[in-house]
Amino acid sequence: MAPSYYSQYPKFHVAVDCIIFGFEQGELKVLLQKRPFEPRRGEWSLMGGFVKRDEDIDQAAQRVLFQLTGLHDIYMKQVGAFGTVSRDSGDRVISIAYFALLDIDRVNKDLNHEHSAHWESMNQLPLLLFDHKEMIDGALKKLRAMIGHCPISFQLLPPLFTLTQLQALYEAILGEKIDKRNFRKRVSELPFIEKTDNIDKVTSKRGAVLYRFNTAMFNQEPNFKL
Amino acid sequence: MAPSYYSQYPKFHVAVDCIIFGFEQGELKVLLQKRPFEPRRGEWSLMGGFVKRDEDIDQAAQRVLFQLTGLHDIYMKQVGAFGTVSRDSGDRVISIAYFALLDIDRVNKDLNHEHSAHWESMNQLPLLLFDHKEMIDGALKKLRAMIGHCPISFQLLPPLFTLTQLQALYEAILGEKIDKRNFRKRVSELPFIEKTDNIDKVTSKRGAVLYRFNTAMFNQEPNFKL
DNA sequence: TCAAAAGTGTTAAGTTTACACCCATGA
DNA sequence: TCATGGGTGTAAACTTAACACTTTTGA
Repeated sequence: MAPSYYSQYPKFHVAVDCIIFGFEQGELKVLLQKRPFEPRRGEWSLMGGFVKRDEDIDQAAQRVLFQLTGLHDIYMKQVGAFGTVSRDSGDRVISIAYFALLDIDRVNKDLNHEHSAHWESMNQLPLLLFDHKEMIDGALKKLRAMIGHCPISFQLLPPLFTLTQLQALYEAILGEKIDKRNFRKRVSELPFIEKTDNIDKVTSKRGAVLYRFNTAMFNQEPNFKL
Repeated sequence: MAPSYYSQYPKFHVAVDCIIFGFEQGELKVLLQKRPFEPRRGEWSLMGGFVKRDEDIDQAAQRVLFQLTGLHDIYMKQVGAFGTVSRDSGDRVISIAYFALLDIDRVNKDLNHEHSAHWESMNQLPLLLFDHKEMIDGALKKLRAMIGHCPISFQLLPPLFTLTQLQALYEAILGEKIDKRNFRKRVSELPFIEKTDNIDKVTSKRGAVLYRFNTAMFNQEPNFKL
């Protein structure tokens, strides 16, 4: 045991819980798992993990995300700390929630399977363990507040996407319909959303132009409003 | 020692740090203290404290605020958890930052003195311990994002205030000048900012009408934009 | 009498919203 | 040939921003 100036004060388990958002079939989804350990094994929960002794809390969130998806270096945003005394029935645990946005096609499905993780629609979430529903609500609120000014929502889409997809994504996140022409007008003024020569023929007969997010362009003018 | 499902996992000291904002002489201020214990005793820091075993983290923040100001039931908002491995040189501590807004006249000055606490202008902060500057930056960012939609800023003013004071407060928080006529026009449309019969003769020769925040009115129509 | 803060409306510019039809194609 | 999603422009309503002078009174 190393000496400490603070040894008279109590210590607590500290965990991170990850709200992993995806977008599929016009719906915003979250990756949930059947809790693999006691207490309350088998209940729906967020993927979480205890912080390690020599690990930043942000690193812990990245590690947990990696364990479940196989993805590294994903942008994660802290939602906040949840620390009521009895929030976890196993013991006192202070948990810090983070959210991430992923293209569902990029996640490693074997890892998902290993962890009994499933994508569930935000519109019909199952009952969740502890305060995990609150964490998701907090994450969604933060996400909604951010998408108008940060380009994070593109993380949810494949590298090439149609404007209809992009609009459906914004509608799913904001939970409201957007006027198609107004949406396209605003998008067309953003230099970092680039038309490509590719045409998507999967979702429509006529074919839709595919667009791409241009990071370099975004870095030149990182202020926008959508 | 109670049994625990999680006893194999490490535990950490968990603290709260409070960013206490006040408003005086047209400036936004923060209550800072000279750290009263080792390590780094005497350096400028936020007022903080370790979370207790049977205490919610929100309660811990309220307790620390009370110790320093003598005030109960103050609205506090969580800024977030700070948890890099070496943020505190005394030992590993995960700290959760909260901010509060207070009318400087209401705080107990003896308690401030006991804790070597002083109001420092946000425009010329001293060098702060650890990551406390980051915490303040995070709090200010959150505060700025909130004041357009939440009536929290009134906590910084005395019960009766002039429109010039209110405008100066908004300017201090947002860090930019606001047009006087536009500001007053918007305020006059808010039903919960009420004119009183009182006149303030302290800050101007002519005298300025004193206004008051009407909580009941606000609860009826809690949506606004300023 | 003058310095200092209080109070007061209008107009132009910009932004946001509402709205409906034709196009291309595969089934 | 028709059902499906793709694509396009304008006008009205609303919101925001810019702007300058008169009032009151204590020193």
